[in-house]
Amino acid sequence: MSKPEQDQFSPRQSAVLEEALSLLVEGGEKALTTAGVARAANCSKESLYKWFGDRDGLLAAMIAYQASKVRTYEPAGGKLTREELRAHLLTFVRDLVDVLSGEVSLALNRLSIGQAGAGGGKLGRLMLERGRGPIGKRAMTLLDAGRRSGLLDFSDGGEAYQTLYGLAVSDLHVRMLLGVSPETARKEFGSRADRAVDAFLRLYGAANKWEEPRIRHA
Amino acid sequence: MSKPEQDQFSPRQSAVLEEALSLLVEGGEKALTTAGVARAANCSKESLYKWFGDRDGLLAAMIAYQASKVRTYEPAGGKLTREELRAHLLTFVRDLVDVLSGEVSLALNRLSIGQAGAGGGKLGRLMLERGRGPIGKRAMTLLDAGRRSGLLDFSDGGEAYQTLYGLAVSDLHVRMLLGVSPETARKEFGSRADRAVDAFLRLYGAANKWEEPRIRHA
DNA sequence: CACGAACCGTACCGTACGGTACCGAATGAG
DNA sequence: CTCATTCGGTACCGTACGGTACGGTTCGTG
Repeated sequence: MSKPEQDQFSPRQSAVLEEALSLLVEGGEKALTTAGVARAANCSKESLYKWFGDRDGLLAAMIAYQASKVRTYEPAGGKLTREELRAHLLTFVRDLVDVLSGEVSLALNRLSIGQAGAGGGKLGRLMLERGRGPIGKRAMTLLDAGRRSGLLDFSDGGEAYQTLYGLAVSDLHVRMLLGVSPETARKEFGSRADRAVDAFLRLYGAANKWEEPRIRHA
Repeated sequence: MSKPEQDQFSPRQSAVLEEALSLLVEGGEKALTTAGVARAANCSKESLYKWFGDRDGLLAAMIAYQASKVRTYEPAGGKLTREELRAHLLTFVRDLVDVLSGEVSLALNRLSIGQAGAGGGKLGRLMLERGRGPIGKRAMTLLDAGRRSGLLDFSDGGEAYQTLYGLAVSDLHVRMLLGVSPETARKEFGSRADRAVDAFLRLYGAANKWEEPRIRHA
């Protein structure tokens, strides 16, 4: 392989990264000092620098490590019934919400966003391709399956996905990033998952499959 | 007044805050040092501490100052026609997008989010109530006007607003915060404003006013 | 047992930043 | 003219953190 560098982290390194993540979750970026990580993980700073190069390398490794944990999980490839599609959409939305409201995800996003303004932006790009990529891909395959089954009607899959995402998440992600308590947010989310799927199907459901035909006004 | 503290900043202080903002926009939080602000604004650090207390006070003042610039702009209170409502919704969405994609807004959100993880979270709360509050209020009055005019049908205004927001913004705000180039984002936004308003009216337009009745499925 | 590699713990260094103190210049009042 | 207040410029201090070097220990290998 041309890039075997991050195929996997050694068990020891994974443990260190895990400790670094939990340190980041409680205390934010300012609490994530190299000395603190070394102390919490019972390793030496020298090893940290040997393994990850420098502090930014450690941060990048944390993101890569966390991203490596997401299960990509391909939904069945066959035809879907209406109820199956609806159920799959609902679980997708719920999973999405669970991920976004997770403490580790929030902390990592805060970290990447916090230093995105500077010249770097390296972490932000990592976050975008490693984090958003897979989950978006999973949604796209689901939407495609719905279309192939004649249940959904859209021309641009990305557009449909964006709509679903917006309906499901709205501004809650940013609000959580700004500090809204996760319980408040999660409660708000819970009541919205059903409405989001419902609205999405009203917007993109194939005619005569979900309701009477809709007329696109000029 | 019980809180005349931030009724206004003196012209000198406003100039300093302006300079601090532009310093934050280029270079991120790490570039926003007290010495840097003092140098850029041709004032002394001592004056900074006299006016704003400490560094956090300066950051909070920057947010308050920027928030004080938003025009709240009340839309007419009379009956609305369909076209007027549609136009108002469209301009609202466009304004919202302009605000969110503005460099200053992005930098300030990055700043607040970046230090939201730590114990503080003070800036995040400030951002939420000073930034999101007014714009949401404006949308709510517009939606209420639409309902009073018999053009919109919803029971929970907040829910409707969240839907509109999600349709308009989706995940683009977070992606911009993570570093997606503003031009890319703005282009994506432009094509979505119309679709968002369209979809919103399909979802919340009063029956027989925009299209044939919709059936809410179980 | 002997040797070497990996690694932990710690001590150390340079720097950069938040915050404070001091001094001189300008401005306005009497 | 003189005094007082305000503010800019600079020098200074303490601290905290990133990064490096070194001694001691464990563990695997021949």
